[in-house]
Parts: sequence; C-alpha cells; structure tokens
Amino acid sequence: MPRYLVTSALPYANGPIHFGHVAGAYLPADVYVRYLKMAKGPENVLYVCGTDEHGVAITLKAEQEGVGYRAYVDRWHSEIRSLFDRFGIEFDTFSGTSRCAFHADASRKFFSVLLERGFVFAKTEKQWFSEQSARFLPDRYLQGGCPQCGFAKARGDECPDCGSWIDARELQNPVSLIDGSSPVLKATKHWFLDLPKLQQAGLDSWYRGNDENHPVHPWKPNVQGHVQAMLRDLHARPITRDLPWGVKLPEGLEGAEGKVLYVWFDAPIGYISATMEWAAAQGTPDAWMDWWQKEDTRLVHFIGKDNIAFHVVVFPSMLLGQEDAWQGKPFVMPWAVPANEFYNLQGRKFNTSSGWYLDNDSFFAQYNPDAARFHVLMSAPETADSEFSWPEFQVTNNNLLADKVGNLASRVLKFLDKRFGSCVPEVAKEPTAAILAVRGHQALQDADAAFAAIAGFLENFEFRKATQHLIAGCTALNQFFDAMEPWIKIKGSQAGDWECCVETLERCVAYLELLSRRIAPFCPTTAGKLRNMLGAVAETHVASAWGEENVAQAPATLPAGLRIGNVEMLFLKIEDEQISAEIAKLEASASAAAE
RNA sequence: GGGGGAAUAGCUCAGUUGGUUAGAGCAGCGGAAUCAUAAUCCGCGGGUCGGGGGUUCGAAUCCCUUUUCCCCUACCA
Repeated sequence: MPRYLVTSALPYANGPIHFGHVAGAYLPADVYVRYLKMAKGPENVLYVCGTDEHGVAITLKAEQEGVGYRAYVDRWHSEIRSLFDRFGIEFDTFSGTSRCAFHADASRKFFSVLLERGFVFAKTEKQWFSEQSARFLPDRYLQGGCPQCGFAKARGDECPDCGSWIDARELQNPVSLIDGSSPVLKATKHWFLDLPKLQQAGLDSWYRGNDENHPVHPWKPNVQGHVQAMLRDLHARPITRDLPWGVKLPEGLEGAEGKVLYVWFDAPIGYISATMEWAAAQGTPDAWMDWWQKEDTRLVHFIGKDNIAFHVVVFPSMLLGQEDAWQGKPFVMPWAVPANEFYNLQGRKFNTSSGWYLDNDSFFAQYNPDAARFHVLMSAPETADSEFSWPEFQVTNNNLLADKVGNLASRVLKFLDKRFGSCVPEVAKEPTAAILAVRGHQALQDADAAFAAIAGFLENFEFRKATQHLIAGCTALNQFFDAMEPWIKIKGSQAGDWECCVETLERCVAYLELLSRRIAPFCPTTAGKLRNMLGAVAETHVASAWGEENVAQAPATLPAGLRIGNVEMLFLKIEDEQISAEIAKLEASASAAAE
C-alpha cells in the first residue's frame, strides 16, 4: 500500500487569500486527502501545509505599515488559517517558514549539501544598492530608462513599453521605488543553483518517467508543455539575497554576512520542515523520514499554474541534489503535480484592493460552507481558467444540492417515518420475480456505476467529474424512486405491491447510507448530518471507510428494524433576492474602489 | 520579446489513442406524477467544434497559419 504525502502550495503571508486560492490549491487537496484517508486508511496519508513567510515583499509591506516582520506575518498566518477553517480544509499540520523550529536548519542543510556536492556555486556580481536605506534593490523595485527604447519608466526587470527584457545594471539613471534615492552599483556575492548540472544528474530522467525508483503520474497538459519548454533551456538560478529577514546562510561561509536564502529556495523546504515539526509533536521525531524517504511514498503537490516551474523543476532538483546526505537515503521525488489554472470572480480576477472579492465573513454567515465547497469543486479551473458566479452558485445549491441530494434524503426518510414507523421494514425472504425486478432495476445499476466511478476520478485529480458523478448517482436514485412509485404501491391494490414497496424503501435507505460516505470528501458536515438522519442505519458501515472502491456493487440488504433519526433539510435554498443583492454589493464595492 | 495553456449549444462544460447522424447539465418549451425542501421524472428544439489552409477514405481530435483570452518570464494559488 503506497503512502500519500500531500501538500498545498504555501500561501504567502503577505495578504488575504480568497476563493481563487482555495479553488486552485487547497480545496481539491482537502477532498483528495479526505477520500484517501477513507479509502487507504488515515495512517497512510499526511497533508502538510503552512505559510510562506520570508521574502522582500513581506519586508517592504511590514516596513510600510510600521510593523515588525514577526508581527506582520503572524497576523496573515492566522488570517489565512481562518479562511481554511471556514472552508473545512483540514491539514494534518499547518506551520510556517518563520515559525517552524526545524525550518532554518533544514534549509541551511539543503543549501550546504548542494554546495558540497557541487550543485551550488558562488559568483560575485554588481547590483544596485541604495545607500539611503543601506540595502540592495531587487530589480522589480527599480525604475529608470529602458536601454532598448529609452522609455523613462521602465522597471528593472522588464520594460512595460517595448516589452524587452532588461538587465537591471543597464538601466539608465535608476531610481529606487522603495525610498526614491539614486542607487549605486556595488559588488555582492551570491550563490546559484546549478540547474543544468542537476538536469543531467537525474532531473530529466525523472521528469520523463524513465526513473523506475521515482515513478510519476502522467503530467497534465499545462504542466507538461510548460516544463518541456523550460528544460530545453535551463539556467542556473541565484538562491541567495541581501535581506535582513529570512533564513541566514550557514555560518563560516565567506561573504555570507547579511545574506539570506532566497524565499523560493526555502519555501518548498517548508513542506519538509513542517513534517519534521509534526513528527516531533507526535513524539516520533524520526517519523518524518518515513514520509520523505520511503520509496513507496507518493508525493503530491497541489498548486496553481503560476507555481509549476518551482514544483516540477526547482524543488525536485533540490531534492535530487541531496543525494544520500540525510541518513544515507535519498528523498522521494514528486509523484504528481496537479496544477490548476486560475479561478476568477464573475469575469474578473479576484482583487481585494479594487473591490472585486467576496467578503468571507459575510459569505459564511449566510451560506452553507459545504455548498461552497461543492460549487467551487464543480467549477474548479482544471483545464482552463474558470470563475465563481453568483447565479451559478445558486443553481448548484438549489437545483443540485437541495433538490437532487437533500430532497432525495427527505422524500425517502419522511416516507419511512410516516409509513413504517421510522424503521427499516423487513424485505421478503424469498423474493418473487417482481421483487427481483425492483432489486435489479436499471436505475440502481446506474447509481452503482456513478458512485463507483467517483474514486477513480478523485485519484486522477478530476474533481469536476467526481462531483458530476455524485449528482448522477442521486439522479438515478430519484429515477428509481419515481419508477417504483412506492406511494401508490403502499396502497396495495395488486398482489405483491406491498412487498415491492418495502423492497424499494429498503434499497433507498441502503443507498442513502452509501451516499453519506460518497459525499463525505466533498461535503463533510453534510455527510455527518445525513448519517445522523440515518440513525441506526448509519451504524451498518463505518463512517470513515470508503468501502468497495472500484466495483459497482449494490449495498447489502439492511437488517429489518433499524431505527432512523430525525429528518432535517440538508441544504436550504438561496433566494433570487439574495443573489441579486450579492451582485449589487460586488458592483458597488468595485465602483467605490475605483473612485 | 521568449515560452506555455485555452477557444465546442444562449450559459457552464464532456468529447480516451482521428472512425457511424458532435454529447451532458442549466436556462426555454411541452407532458407525467403528488412520497418529498413546488422538490421529482419523461420528452423536445438548439452547434458551419474561434477563422483560414493542409494531411487522410474519414478531423472537434494530427500539422501549418491567424485571431482572442489567461499565465509564466527569477519573490501573488
């Protein structure tokens, strides 16, 4: 049995996260993890995340606000966590690169090993330095004349006018965007990750799936295209910076004074250090190695498309370059990188400062988090950018979740409540042809097939299809209930009617129990509610077990006499007025921000 | 400037290695039913698969070209 080590991109502790982030890297991962824990056993799955808390952008914003770096990232760390909590996203551990006690040492060791083994080299170059702020200036924070076209307000990395790529040192009369001063060129030593060398050392072979020790799940088109192009022309990347905030370089390294690891270098190591922290908290400090160094671990990185290069090229190279330096064993390599595209909001990008966002407090005060989860998954940006739209959210909530799923539970369980004293009736011991026809009805076979397909879609990162099949299963059960007409059969005008009615109800209740487990990864709270409604019926199977995975099999006959619980509504409807109010609110906040 | 992804019905999307009259949901129209959150179920209409060219007996699918949108290009999923 392989074990699954699942990560979601470390959110950058420099601002709020929104539905777009959730749709891309967090919710799919949470559903995947919940499913795996049910299907493979919780001991075989670990879900790791945390905030990315270093980098120049954080230092600048904190300084602007006059807050210490520590306090600044702490605030965003808890802010970010609270949105995950509201969405019901449950990590096994959620740490942060500046708060994890293992992070700095692990990052430095990564760096030192790469240096020792010749995968990192040093080079001294001239960079713009602001004497006023006593700091080196990142290219993006410089403005000056474009050496190509002369445009006066070119940035240090790119000219917005002619689009050409600029070597910051050639920028004419540069000005610091941070303090407005004129910087001077000053020599500084930096260390570079030798990606071409690591490419030869095994990255290529792993990426192409030729490394039998490190198998890969087939790449998604967006990942494959991007990475193939990158591998054709790989360059060394600098992995150090002149900054006061971050992971300091190892001691005793010449020229390392005042320098830290580049945030993109230390961030992915956060996955590992967070696992170390988790293991230590469990009282088994070495247990992290079981996850990161055992060959049968499947390492899965959920990310957004902007992060592909780092998770398919840079981080795997860093892992590869560690060779046998950690207790003599190599690290596992990523097994799958299900990168998603971007999730927008009604035609535009989510953007807090321009007022185009959803207010999380207000959203979760009014709407069912499970409905939000289901809708976001159903419209997830798997192959192309997609969006959250209020009218579509209403359709998912009302027409699918309330009418198809919730109402199915209602109509079946209320029928049982009114006609059978809330107990599962006893089915005929020797089924007649008519009863066998009920039991083998095409609609039930359709439901079996739909529910059985969900596992495969989830394992293949096809979350949209998984949600569609969950609904398809419920549609089939509605069809079955309609076709069997138990409300007519119960009047028993013909011989055998009563037995068919009993059989129909027994089947429906058994399938509701199955549904409560199939819906659990998507809508965990609703699954629990449904199981409460099922009362003693729910006890026929363990809530946390997926059961038969890929076999389309009808649930076993329920013992007679099991008592169901109180019937509730699983999903409440959203009124048209609410939707138009939300749209008006969104437009008002956008135009307010525009002024 | 370089690289990548996407474009299919009014809307949101499926279409596996090229193979019968291109499918589903929503919206629209009609019907059945009344157990249920007026919830369900059945039926119907609707598309020169972004444009142009090519390969092929056969292309939404492969190749070339072009248009539009998005992303990456060294610190926003």
